[in-house]
Amino acid sequence: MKWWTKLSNPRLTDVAKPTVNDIARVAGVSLATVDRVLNDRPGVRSVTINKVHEAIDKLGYVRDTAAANLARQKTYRFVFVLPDWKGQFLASLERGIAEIIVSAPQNRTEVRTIRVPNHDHTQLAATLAELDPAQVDGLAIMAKETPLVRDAIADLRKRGIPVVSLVSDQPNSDRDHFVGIDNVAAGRTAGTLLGRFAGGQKGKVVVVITNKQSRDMIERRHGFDQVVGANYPHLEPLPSVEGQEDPAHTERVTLRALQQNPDAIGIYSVGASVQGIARAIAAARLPKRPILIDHELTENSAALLRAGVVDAVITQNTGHLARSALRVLRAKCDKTPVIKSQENIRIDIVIRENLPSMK
Amino acid sequence: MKWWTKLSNPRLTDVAKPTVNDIARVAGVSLATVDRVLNDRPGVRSVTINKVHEAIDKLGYVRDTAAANLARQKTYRFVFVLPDWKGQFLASLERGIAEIIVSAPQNRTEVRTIRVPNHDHTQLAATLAELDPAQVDGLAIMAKETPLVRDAIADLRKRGIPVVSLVSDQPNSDRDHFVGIDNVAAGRTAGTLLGRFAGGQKGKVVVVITNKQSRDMIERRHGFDQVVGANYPHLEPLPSVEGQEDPAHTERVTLRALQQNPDAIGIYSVGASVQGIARAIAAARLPKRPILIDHELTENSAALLRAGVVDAVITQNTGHLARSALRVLRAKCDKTPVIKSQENIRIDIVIRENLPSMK
DNA sequence: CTGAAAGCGCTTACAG
DNA sequence: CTGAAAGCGCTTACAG
Repeated sequence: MKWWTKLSNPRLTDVAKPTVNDIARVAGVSLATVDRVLNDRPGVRSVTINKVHEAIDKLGYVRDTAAANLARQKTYRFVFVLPDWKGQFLASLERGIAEIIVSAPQNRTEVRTIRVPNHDHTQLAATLAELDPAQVDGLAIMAKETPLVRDAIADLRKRGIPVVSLVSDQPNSDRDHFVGIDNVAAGRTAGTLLGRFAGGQKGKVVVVITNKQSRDMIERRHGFDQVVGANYPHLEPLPSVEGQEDPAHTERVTLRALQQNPDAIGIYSVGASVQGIARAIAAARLPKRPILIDHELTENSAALLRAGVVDAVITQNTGHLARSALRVLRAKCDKTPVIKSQENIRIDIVIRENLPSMK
Repeated sequence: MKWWTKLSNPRLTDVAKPTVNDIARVAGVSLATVDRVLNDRPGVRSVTINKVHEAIDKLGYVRDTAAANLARQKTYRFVFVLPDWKGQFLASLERGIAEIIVSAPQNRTEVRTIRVPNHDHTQLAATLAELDPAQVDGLAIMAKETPLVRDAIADLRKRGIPVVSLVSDQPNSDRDHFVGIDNVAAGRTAGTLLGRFAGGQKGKVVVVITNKQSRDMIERRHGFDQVVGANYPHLEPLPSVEGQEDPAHTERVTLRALQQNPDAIGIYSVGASVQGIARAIAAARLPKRPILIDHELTENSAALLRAGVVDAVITQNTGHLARSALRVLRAKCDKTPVIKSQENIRIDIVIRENLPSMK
């Protein structure tokens, strides 16, 4: 059956590919009834349902979603809720979302982004409560895990709106899916790179964290400690210092930590401002450049990677995050299965040599 | 304009979104003429063309590709031509292709894979010559770069079939696009990891290559030498030994190299059978485990990563390769632009800690 | 509970 | 060179 050559029977494979019309004919019912069965709509006798299902099985029907959406004049409307920090990671994520917005009209999809103060659980919950099932077909949310948010998500699901958590999981809510990386593994990856790059040196490691409550931060730190404790016992990770979401504050706390530990051989930035850390390193005038491992590839971290200040960045592709969220949300709407392997977000390791050439 | 709340004007944003009918009305022509202009079909006076274009601009029309394909009853038919080696990388690539085949019917796409003996340029060229533009809408090809293949590609393009090169580029042909990584950068990445993991040790590095002619091999070795020469002068990469595409032969040549250089501190596997290399390491009974950097993540290399025999794998995601080839081919058919950032295949670094959990 | 007919946004013969 | 009409595979009021 080589349809690609001139000699073979032209368009041989085109035969069949059954449509709703074929089902209607075989089942001996009308198009409308086929549609009702196909879409689980009420008001069909079970005998009739069975007849239709038999025809479907017999013909091996697969529905043409594009045609269905066209007829339905369906546009998917998704809302992305993000925290309102100003950091470059979020900017990058927004760019990823902007890209899907650009290609969205092609797919009959509208996407809106809402930024909500991350510390204000009440406002966040209120925003979610405002979402109208008649207007919104799905929600992607990046937020700290709090009881209020958990309940708001449950409520949305009850109203029939699919929800995916983004970047930071809401494992105790009944969100449909988590789009993001395994942060424990990400921390282990950071620990291993730091351990290997240290090449047998003994010493302390300064750990800078955004805040100690955020789930992804906790998981990363945990993974880091696991692997360092097990494989690099000559390294001594210090208690985390908190940089908040503020470069200047991050610089201050990091500088203080470096001054208290001038023999530190490395710094693990669990999610803090890498700019602040770089400035602290410069200000500390250490005898030897410390190894620096950071999370999330941004313009800043890329520049510092190029400059040789940062040694490696553990990251996740924001474009993938956005597209994956979109695909999963669409799948949930269509009630089609998600392809697991495609939605598995990878933990990327970036060093100077494999920096992506373009943004 | 918050359409997501109950309070706002329902479906406010739905207004407009102009269609061909609107264009026809505004331009004062028929649907058929609009269609002709939209698709650059011949037989329209330039005055008319202008009228239509003005209407398009005025209305801000964007075409609905899904509806167009439905009407056109268009199914894309793409052929993937791959070498007939038995290796796991190709198996993985085929799995990536299989995945797009599964989801293909949804997108009115048919994909066929042809395996051609890689050494047989003549048969390869003959296979390409057999491709009928009436039957095939696009070609993705992974093959060594030879004049015969180059000409065959040019010929296909002349017959109007878009061509993308896959994994190994055909830079001197006029293929539409290359789907794959920058292999010089991949080699630099391997060199840097080996250099850093060596942690200041002096010593020789055994380099095992599939064959010395293949373009990707040459580029990787080149990048490796660049970075080691510049940044790790205490390392001494040895001349490449050729493993062919054969594990047993790879084992023999690697073992010989290790016996001749028992003080080698590392091995760079540029694209050879990592199984063969692992067996050679075991057989050589070295005083100290050498650092081993390999390319392409497969079941074998993943197992060796877990076992601590391989230290890092430089790889490219075969799922991305397949999907990217598909998207680019479809874009070429539709004459729509490719989104560069989305089609940029990343150089992935995999260590034990960030191994993907599932295949 | 079921069906006939119109329509989604586009394309395609067929006339003229 | 241009247009009227039918059709792609599905869904949606509207009748009955």
